[in-house]
Amino acid sequence: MRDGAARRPPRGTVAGDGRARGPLYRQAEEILTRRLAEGLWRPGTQLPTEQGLAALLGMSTGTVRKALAALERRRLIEKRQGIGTFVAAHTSERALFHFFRIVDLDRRKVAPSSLVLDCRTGAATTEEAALLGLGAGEEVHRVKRLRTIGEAAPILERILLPAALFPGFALPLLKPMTDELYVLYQREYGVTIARAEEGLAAVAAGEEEARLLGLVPGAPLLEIARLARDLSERTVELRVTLLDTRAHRYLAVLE
Amino acid sequence: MRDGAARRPPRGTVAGDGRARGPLYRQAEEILTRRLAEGLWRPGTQLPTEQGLAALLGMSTGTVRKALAALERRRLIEKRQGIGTFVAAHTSERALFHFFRIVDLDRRKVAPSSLVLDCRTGAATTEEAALLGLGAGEEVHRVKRLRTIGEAAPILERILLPAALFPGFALPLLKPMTDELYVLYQREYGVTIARAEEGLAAVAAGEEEARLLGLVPGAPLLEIARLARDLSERTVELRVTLLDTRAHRYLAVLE
DNA sequence: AAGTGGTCTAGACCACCGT
DNA sequence: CGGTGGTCTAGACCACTTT
Repeated sequence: MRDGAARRPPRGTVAGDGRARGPLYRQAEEILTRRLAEGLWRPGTQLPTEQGLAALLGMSTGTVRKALAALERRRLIEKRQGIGTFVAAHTSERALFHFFRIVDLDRRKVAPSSLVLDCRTGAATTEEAALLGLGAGEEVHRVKRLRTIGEAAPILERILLPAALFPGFALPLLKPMTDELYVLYQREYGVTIARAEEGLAAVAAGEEEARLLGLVPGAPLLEIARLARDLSERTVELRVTLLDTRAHRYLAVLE
Repeated sequence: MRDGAARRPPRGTVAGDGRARGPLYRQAEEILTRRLAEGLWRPGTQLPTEQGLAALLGMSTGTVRKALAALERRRLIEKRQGIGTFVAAHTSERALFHFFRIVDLDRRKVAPSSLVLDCRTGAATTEEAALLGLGAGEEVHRVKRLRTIGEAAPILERILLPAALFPGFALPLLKPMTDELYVLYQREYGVTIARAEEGLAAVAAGEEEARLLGLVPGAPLLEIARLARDLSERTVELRVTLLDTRAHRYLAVLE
């Protein structure tokens, strides 16, 4: 075949991006990620075709495809054969599938409902501010909710959000909460949760927790402390989940 | 360019494999996985070059590369630029990195040591046999060990193995246990752990557990119930880990 | 210098989807 | 039917490692 490489810049550069480094397909991935993070392409909208992106970025379709495959693995885009490539939008199903790991004793998926107990705004503690990358005393929203699975109410959650990123976040917004929170974050505030880290521990139930979850104080509970990050790797949510593991498990897959 | 497709079989077939289905690169992945599972290529040995595999399988190098990339993501092979492609061998580092998720309170990795308390062989219970895919009453090895991290001994493990797959597995073999168990499984028995599933719960410490872990009976412990599978997706190990979470956490990454 | 995997290209045809 | 992504090929050159 004809030599394509001879007409390329020597290495590590691409049109319009002086600070590019590494393989071309990774540069493409970074450029596209940045555009998604900046919201230039909104969730649910269609991207240019692979041919179009190749022309736009000045590279071959094969290279663009490699970048798109990486973005698809990170669940930032979705390809639909015969139709096109779309910016991934959080749906309740997706949020539950990727960010909800609680199952029943047979390790089958369960679908929770939500009951908001409280929602108020106040100053972050020093530790909270540090975790969220906020200045001292900046405001945060605090949500407390109970989650039910069938007849049981085995999950108690406390959620912390930087108020600056979620203006106007309040109880009325949560009342008709038919969707998952992450769907709400994206639709109402343009915040896309892309990754999360969870630290798990066993704790003894306190007075209030025992009352809400219907067990005796001191009973063992699974505590799940989550840091959730957006497309730009900013920590945008802290969440502590308490799970009564009499009838449920937290499922992790190692591969 | 020249038309390569016209000389290929119409669809879904490849030389020497009548039951092939789906894309060619996936057939290649399956064929290679099968050969690895059968032990035709031993861990640590070098595979044929990409050109060689392409000739062997009757497809282009691009297609072979796609299959190899998938195998590399599954950590079954390792590519080394300028040298070749090798069958992945479990090392202690790999085993700890992929199958050990316990960290300290700052979510930093820790390296555990091991103290075997007991190792004996006996009949499996009905439930154990079902999980391991064994017949009623088949024999299993049972190992109990304490794992230490620095001065602390926060981990108590009970491990169950089908005796048929691990003949001669006994205490003397474990005494000089400098390597991780999964390294031993692979080196001594040709069993490669490829995937695992863990169900987590909070439980109250029993008498013996409390004594071994140095806490009071009834204290909350994190219970991690693991099913480990080999390359052929057979369940080859059951493991229940009890973790004292006063100074450690189980870390999970969601992405 | 020789050989390996890593990157990138160009272009064919297939499978799927909407009109 | 026309357009999209999905698959597959052939081959060039680059970067790395060993001889």
